[in-house]
Amino acid sequence: MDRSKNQLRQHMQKAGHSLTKPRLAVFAALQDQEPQTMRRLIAACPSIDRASIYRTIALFEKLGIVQRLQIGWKYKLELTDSFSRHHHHLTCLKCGRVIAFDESTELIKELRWVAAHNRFKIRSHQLEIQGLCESCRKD
Amino acid sequence: MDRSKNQLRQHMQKAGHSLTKPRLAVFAALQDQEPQTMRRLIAACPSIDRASIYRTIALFEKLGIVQRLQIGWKYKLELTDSFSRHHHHLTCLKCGRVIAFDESTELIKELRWVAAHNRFKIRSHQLEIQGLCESCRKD
DNA sequence: CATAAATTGCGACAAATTTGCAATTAATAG
DNA sequence: CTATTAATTGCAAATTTGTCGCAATTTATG
Repeated sequence: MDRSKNQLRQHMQKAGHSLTKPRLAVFAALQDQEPQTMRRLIAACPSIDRASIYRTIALFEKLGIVQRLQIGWKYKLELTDSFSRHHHHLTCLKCGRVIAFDESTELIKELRWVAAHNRFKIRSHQLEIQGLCESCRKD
Repeated sequence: MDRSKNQLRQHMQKAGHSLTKPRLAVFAALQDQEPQTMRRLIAACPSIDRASIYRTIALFEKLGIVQRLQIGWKYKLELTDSFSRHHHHLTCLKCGRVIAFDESTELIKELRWVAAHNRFKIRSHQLEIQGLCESCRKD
C-alpha cells in the first residue's frame, strides 16, 4: 500500500510532477476498485473537484499510470501493469459482471510476432472477451 | 457493396426492423472508414439528425452489427465480424495511426480455454496493441 | 389506397468533459 | 524557516456528448 504510493511518487517526480493530495486520492480510488468508472471515481473523492479528477486522469494516462478500457457500453479506468498485476477481462453482456484472467505465454508470443511484423514497438495491450457468464447462460 | 447492403437488410428484417435511409447512411459511413468516431459519423450524414444516428448505433449494437472499441482516448465504432472481416488493431500512441491485423489460431485456442475455464460463452472478443509505429519510433 | 406500427426530426434536456482564471499549495533557494 | 516561483487546484462557465418526448413522416401490410 505504502510501497505503491512511493512507487507512484517516484514515477511522477521523474516526470516532473508532484504527488498532491488530489492525485493520491484518485490513485487510491483506482486501487480500491478495478476497473473503475469516472462516476464512482468522482463519488469516491467528494472533497476533490471534478475538474481536478479529469485532469489527474489525463495526466496519469499520459504518464502511463492509468489506461481506459471499453467494457460493454461505457469505458472504465484501471491502473496499468506497472501499478497493478497484469490481466485481461471477461465481460458478461447480460449482467455486466467482469472477471479478470491472466494471459498465456502463447498470447505474448503472438503479440510480439504481430508487432515485429508491423515494425511496431509494443507499449501495452488489452484483450477483452465478451459473452455470457455461467449464471446468465441459463436463459 | 450491394451484397453487404442486402445482408444488412436481411439481418434487420429477421429482427423485425426495416432498413431505412438513415440506417443505410450510417452503415455506409461505417464501411467507409473503420474504425469510425461518432463525430465523423455525424459529419458524414449531414441530412440525418444526431438523435437518429445515436438511435441507429444503439440498435446496430443490439443487433450485433456494430461494436465499440476503446482506441486511444475516445471510443470508436466498427462493424462486427459478420459485416466486416474479423481483425484487431495496433494503435500508435504518438500519431494515432491504426493498423489492422489478423489473429492466429493460437489466439483463438487461448480464448476458448479461458472461456471454458470460467464457464463463459464467448460472443466476441477484441485485442488491441498500443505502441509506436515505425516512423514514430525514430525519436 | 387505407390503416397501423415503426421511425424520424426537432427542440428541450441532462450528463459528461473542458477551459480560463484567481486562489492555494508544493518545491526550492537562501 | 521564510520568501519566491512554479505547479496545481477549485470554481464557475462553456462546450460537447448523449437522451427523451412527441408530433410528423415513412414503411409494411392487408
